[in-house]
Order: sequence, then C-alpha cells, then structure tokens
Amino acid sequence: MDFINHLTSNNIKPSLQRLRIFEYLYNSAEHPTVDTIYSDLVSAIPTLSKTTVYNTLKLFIDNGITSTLTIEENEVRYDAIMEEHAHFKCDTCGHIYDVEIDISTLKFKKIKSFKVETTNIYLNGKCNKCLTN
Amino acid sequence: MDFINHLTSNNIKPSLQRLRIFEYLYNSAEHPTVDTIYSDLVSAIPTLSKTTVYNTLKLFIDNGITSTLTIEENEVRYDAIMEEHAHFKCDTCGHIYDVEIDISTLKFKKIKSFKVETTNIYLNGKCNKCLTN
DNA sequence: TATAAAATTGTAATGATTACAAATTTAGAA
DNA sequence: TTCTAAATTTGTAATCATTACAATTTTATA
Repeated sequence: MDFINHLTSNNIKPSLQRLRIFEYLYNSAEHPTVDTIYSDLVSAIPTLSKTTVYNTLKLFIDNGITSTLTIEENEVRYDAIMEEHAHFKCDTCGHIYDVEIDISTLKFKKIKSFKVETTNIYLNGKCNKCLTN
Repeated sequence: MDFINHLTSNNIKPSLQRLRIFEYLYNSAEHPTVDTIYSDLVSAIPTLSKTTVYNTLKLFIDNGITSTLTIEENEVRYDAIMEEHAHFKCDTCGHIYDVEIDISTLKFKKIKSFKVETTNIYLNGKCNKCLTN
C-alpha cells in the first residue's frame, strides 16, 4: 500500500501526522482507540496533540478512508480497512478480530422501504484462545 | 405483555421506577437514550433521578431483558425487544427502525475459532420517507 | 414498631470528545 | 529568496454522558 498516494488520491494532503496516523491504523489489527493511537505515536512525533488525532480521524472518515466501530459502549474504535467484514470482540480478553463475511447472503424481510448505505455486523463472544485456557 | 410478571420472572423486584422504565422502553419504537427516558418519565415520577435510570437499565441488561444499541458513536440507546432483529438508522431524519432479519443465513468464513454469543447488525442509510421528500 | 436490607436519590468525579483561538507550517506569488 | 495567505497543528478550556459514592428513603420482615 502506497500511503502517500492513498491519501492524495482521496484529497488529503499527506502531512507527517496524517501519514503516520493512517499507517498506524492500517497496520494495526487491534482497531485502536484515539488514546492508543496518540500514546503509540507521540514518541515518534513528540509535538503530536490528541486534538490532531481527533481532527485527522474525522478527516479520514469524511473522506471515506476510515470507519468507526462502536462494538462496545463507551469506546469508539477506528478501522482503515474498508472492505466488507464483520468484527468479533472477545468478551474475555477484549481483543477485536476481523471476520470475513458475505453480507450479500443476509436475508432481510421488508427491507425495501430503506436505502441501505452501510452495514455493520458486530459479534460478541469468546475467542478460541480464551476458550481453551 | 404482563410487565410485573416479566420483571418478577427475571428476578427483578417490580418497583414503580423499574416498571415505568421498562414499560416505556418496551413500548417505545425509538430506542431512547437515557436522557430521553428520564425526561419523558420525570413528570410521572417527580422524584426520579437520572442515576436511577442508569442503575435500572444496567439491572435490566444484567438480567437479560434489555440490550444496548451503539449504532452511532456517542449515543447509547436501549432496547427491550430481545428477539433477533437488525437496526436501521436513517442518517437524514435520525430515526431508528427495527428490521426483521434471519441471522442464520449469515455466512461466515472461518468463524469456527470463535464462540459467538451475540450478533448485532446495524444498517445506515435513508428511509423511504426521507427519500421521497 | 423496630431493624436491616434494598432501592432511590443527589452531588461530585471521571473521562472522552469538542470548541476555539493561538502558533506553526506550507504553498504560491512577487 | 522573501512575503503573505491559507492550511495544519497544537493546547487549553468547555461540554456532556457516565460512574462513584454516600446519604436518604422505602420496603420487607421479625
């Protein structure tokens, strides 16, 4: 993934902060919170401000290269993988896993009165690691 | 629906506050927030406290007769209908509609490493009313 | 009626997010 | 290069939902 080109082609000027935040988000399997993003990047960008992280994520979302997860109340998480997938959260260890899914198989009854633009599927339960421990 | 019996059989003592909050939630199509619940009930129960609304909803959730929606960041909503269904939020008018759905048709790839306990499906888009206006 | 437990309440604390204005950086014109 | 305006970043203060917690009230029971 050419990050500079990805930002540029989505009308986002690739500043250092934006690049690092997007790279971090894209490479993170953990769907980090704002706080995690800030904490992990502030050593590389000592002047980084948490406000910038908020602003930047909002910019990403407005330009369609990032989406939010609200799988659990009280913690918004972010995701730079825009392909269709579901999210599984293990209620024991708290990890969030991506789950491949074929949304087209979803059978709605009476869905015709809505124009569905986005679909989010959230699963909760226990992951294999926690089940076998 | 016999509300007193519903609470009692779920190990919840049916105090006035609990009854009114559950009735309100069960009859509301709007999946209200804590604030809405409080505002709409405080005239009927003048001594009602917002803390009681929080405590009561937590009790309902712990006892499995209410669930939470987090379809949009920053607003937790509550639902007393525990049957399997998806939620559609119209991004224009903000209304949340229940959508009947057959979750069993969902085809996951590689889901075997998880024990899925709950599934939440959130749809966003535009409702028919907003589309035709 | 007396007492203990349960439920409700109000206030203060917490913590994430936003508003906003100041400071810094960047891009383009002269 | 230098200057200027626009864009970006930053820090502080404000907001708002939620939680902690202790006090009060209500309920159940001896």
